[in-house]
Amino acid sequence: MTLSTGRVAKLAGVNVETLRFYEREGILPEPPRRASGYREYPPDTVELIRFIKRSQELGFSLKEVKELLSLRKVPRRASKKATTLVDAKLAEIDLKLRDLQSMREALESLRCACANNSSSPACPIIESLSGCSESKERD
Amino acid sequence: MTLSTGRVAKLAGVNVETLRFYEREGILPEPPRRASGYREYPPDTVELIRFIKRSQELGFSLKEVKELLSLRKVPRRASKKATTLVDAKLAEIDLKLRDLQSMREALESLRCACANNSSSPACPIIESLSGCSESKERD
DNA sequence: CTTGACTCCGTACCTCAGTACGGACCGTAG
DNA sequence: CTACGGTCCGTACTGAGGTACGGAGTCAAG
Repeated sequence: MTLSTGRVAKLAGVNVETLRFYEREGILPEPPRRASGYREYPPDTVELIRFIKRSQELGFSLKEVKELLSLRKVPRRASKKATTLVDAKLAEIDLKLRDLQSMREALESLRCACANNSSSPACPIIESLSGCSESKERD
Repeated sequence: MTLSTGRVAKLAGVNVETLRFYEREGILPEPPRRASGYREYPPDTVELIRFIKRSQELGFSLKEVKELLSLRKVPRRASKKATTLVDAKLAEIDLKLRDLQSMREALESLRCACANNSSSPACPIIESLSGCSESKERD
């Protein structure tokens, strides 16, 4: 069974126009069409779009999402290049994980500080992410 | 010792204009000025800006960053409201952590799949984030 | 006291990620 | 067969988050 644009959009919680936009941008593959020109999406498109949206909320740009998605279809006999790319993404994710974790701890400790109204000197939140995490030079 | 706009910008790795922009948006507090009108930033401004940039890379909007920052200055005798807000942010972060973690695992297993070129059925990446994580209704 | 770098301000402009519009065509329930 | 809603397309617009510009004032080294 296939899905119409409207169906996909509703199920994935996005605007119909967004599907066309993603298609234009090459993020969503062009689906087959009926004779009339209507798109017929495979049902897993819904998951795909949810993945995209969620990735964005984790701070990945559409360009980066595209990269992530491209990792799916690396030929089974792994090219060195593909593995390298995966490793790069893993490093990126690990960095995010570390930062989120320390932000989490800061927030947690903040809540404790609220409970016992001691005179803690400086707020830990900023400190949590202030390390020059080097991340990557934005081009 | 205080810092000029140029100094702060360079140390934090942002454009000078960005500082003015943040100030206008109420994200950066207005610094004291010299008689000439020149801004004099306290040195910890650099950390503050790094925090902002890093938070953005973790998927927080400037509005959300503002909220995070507002958590610093809750009066020591915790208002219920403040604690609630902290808890909300903690939940948000936990969700991100979980998603990032499962994305990480998917990527990891993908790399393994590359190593042994077995006929793994479907790519795990999308699956990793496809759960209707409910997150929060965007207004 | 000049010169060159820095800073001020307002305004205009830019990219990214969509959203909206409008006129034409399609599909189906009545 | 006709409504009426869904879909098509190209193009224009929007909002967030900056970035750039230009003219005027400021600072410090020579």
